[in-house]
Amino acid sequence: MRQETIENYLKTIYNLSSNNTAVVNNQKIADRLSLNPATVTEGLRKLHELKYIVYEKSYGSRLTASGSKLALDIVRRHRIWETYLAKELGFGWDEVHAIAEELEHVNNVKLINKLASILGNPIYDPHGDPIPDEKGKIQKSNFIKLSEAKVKFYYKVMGVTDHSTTFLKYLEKHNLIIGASINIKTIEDFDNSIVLICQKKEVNISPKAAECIIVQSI
Amino acid sequence: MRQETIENYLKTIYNLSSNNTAVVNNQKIADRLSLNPATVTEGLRKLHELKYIVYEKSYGSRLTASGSKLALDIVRRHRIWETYLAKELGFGWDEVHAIAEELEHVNNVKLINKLASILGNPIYDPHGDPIPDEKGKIQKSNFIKLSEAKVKFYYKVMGVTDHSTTFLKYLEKHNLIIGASINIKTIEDFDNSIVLICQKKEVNISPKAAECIIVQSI
DNA sequence: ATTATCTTTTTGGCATACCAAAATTAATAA
DNA sequence: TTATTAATTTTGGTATGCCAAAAAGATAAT
Ligand SMILES: [Mn+2]
Ligand SMILES: [Mn+2]
Ligand SMILES: [Mn+2]
Ligand SMILES: [Mn+2]
Repeated sequence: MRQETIENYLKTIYNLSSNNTAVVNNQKIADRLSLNPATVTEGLRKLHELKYIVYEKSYGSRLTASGSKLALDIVRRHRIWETYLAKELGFGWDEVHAIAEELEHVNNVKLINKLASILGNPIYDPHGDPIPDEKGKIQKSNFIKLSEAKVKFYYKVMGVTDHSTTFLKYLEKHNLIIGASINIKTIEDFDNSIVLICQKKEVNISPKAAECIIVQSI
Repeated sequence: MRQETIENYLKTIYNLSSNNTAVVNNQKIADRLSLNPATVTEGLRKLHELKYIVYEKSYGSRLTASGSKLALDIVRRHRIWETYLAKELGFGWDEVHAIAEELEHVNNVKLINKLASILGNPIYDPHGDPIPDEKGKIQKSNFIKLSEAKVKFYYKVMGVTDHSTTFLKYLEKHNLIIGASINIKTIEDFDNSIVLICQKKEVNISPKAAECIIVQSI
C-alpha cells in the first residue's frame, strides 16, 4: 500500500473516532476520502493485514497502537503546517487546511520539529484543534460544543469542527474567531437557535452552526 | 499519468538537457529516476501524447513549450524550498535536496511566492543553481566548471553540480563553499588534478571533483 | 416476524506504474 | 564493412488503487 494512502486512511479513522474511542464505520470513511465503499472495504482489509487497525467485518474499525502512533504523527504534521502557514506565512484560517493536506505527507521529523519550535511548540492549531507533541501526546481539554452551552453563561470560542471556507468566512463576519468571548442571551425553544452577544453585537446562530463551534466556559 | 510522475520526468529532462538545448537520451533519465529503461520508454511515449515533450524513437527527447513551462515551475519550487530550508529553517546545504524532492510537488503558487518574497526573491539556491522567476525566466550567467579554469587566475565558487552529502561535506571541509575566493596554483599535466589556494590553504582537487564545482572569473 | 432500507462485501474490470527478458535498432571498433 | 557492444523498444506480466453493479448482511419500521 502506498504510504500516502495509508496515512489518509489512518488520519481519517482517527478524526472520525473522537479521541480514538469510538469504532468507525466504512461509509463515513468513504465520504471523507471521496471513495467508493467497495474501495474502502478493500483498503481496510489491507490496513488490518498491516496491523494498523483492527477491522471486524460489517462492524467497523479501530486503530491499533501502531496505527494510532502513525495517525497521531500525521495529525501533528497537518496541524503544525496549518499553524505555520497561518502564523508565519500569512495565510487565512480558511486557506490553510487545503495546503496542509499536501504538506502533511512530507515526512521529516527534523523539519516538523523545527517548524513547531519556531512557533513556540503550539498546543492548538488555527481551528482550535489540539496538536499532538512529538510523542503523540495531546493536551486534554474541557471544551464543549456551542450547541451544549447554557443561557446567561459566558464562553470563549476555542475551535471549529467544520473547516470549510464558507463556514469560516461566515464566522469571521460575526467576529466569532478563536479566542472571542461570548455570552449566551437566549436559546429559542422552537428551533434551538442561539442568540449570543459577541463584541457587543447580537448574533443569531443556527443549531447546525452551533454544532460546529467549540467553546469553553469562562 | 499521475502529476507527480509527470513532474519528475519533466524536471529530469530539463536538468539533463543543460538549459533545454540538448536532446536527452533515455538511459540518463532511467538512471536519474532509478527506473527500468522499459519504463522510461513508456513514460516518454505518454509525455509525447500529452504534448509535454517531443520524443523521437531511438533518438531522444526535448521539452515542448508547455513541458518547459511545467519543468521550470517545478525547478523553481524545488530551489525556492531548498533556499528556504537553508536560510530560514537552518538546514545544511547537504540536507535540503532530499526534503525539497518531496516539497516540490506541493503545487500552490501563493505559497511559493510567499517563501520567495520572505527570502527576498533569491536568484540562486544553496548549490548555486539559478532559480527561475514566476514566469520561468532564469538569470543567465558566465559560470564555468573548475575543470576549465586556468592557472594563475582568480575565481569565486558559484555552485556545485553534485548534491550528494559526501561531496558537499568534503567541500565544506576545505572551505570551498559558495562565495569562496580561490586562486589556481597549478594544474598537473599528469592527471589534470588542480592545486588551488582557498583561505590561504592549499587544496588538491581531483579532476572528477573539478567537474562538479562551478566558478566565475573575478 | 416480516418487510423495507441502509450498509457492507463480492465480483469483475479498468488504468497506472512498474519490471524482466527477449527482440530490435543504433553506434563503435576491428 | 562486418562484428561487437550498447541503447532502446516490445512483449508479457505483476501490484496497486480505484469503481459499478450485484449479492449478502445488518438495522429499523411496521
Ligand atoms: Mn485541517
Ligand atoms: Mn485544523
Ligand atoms: Mn536539489
Ligand atoms: Mn539545488
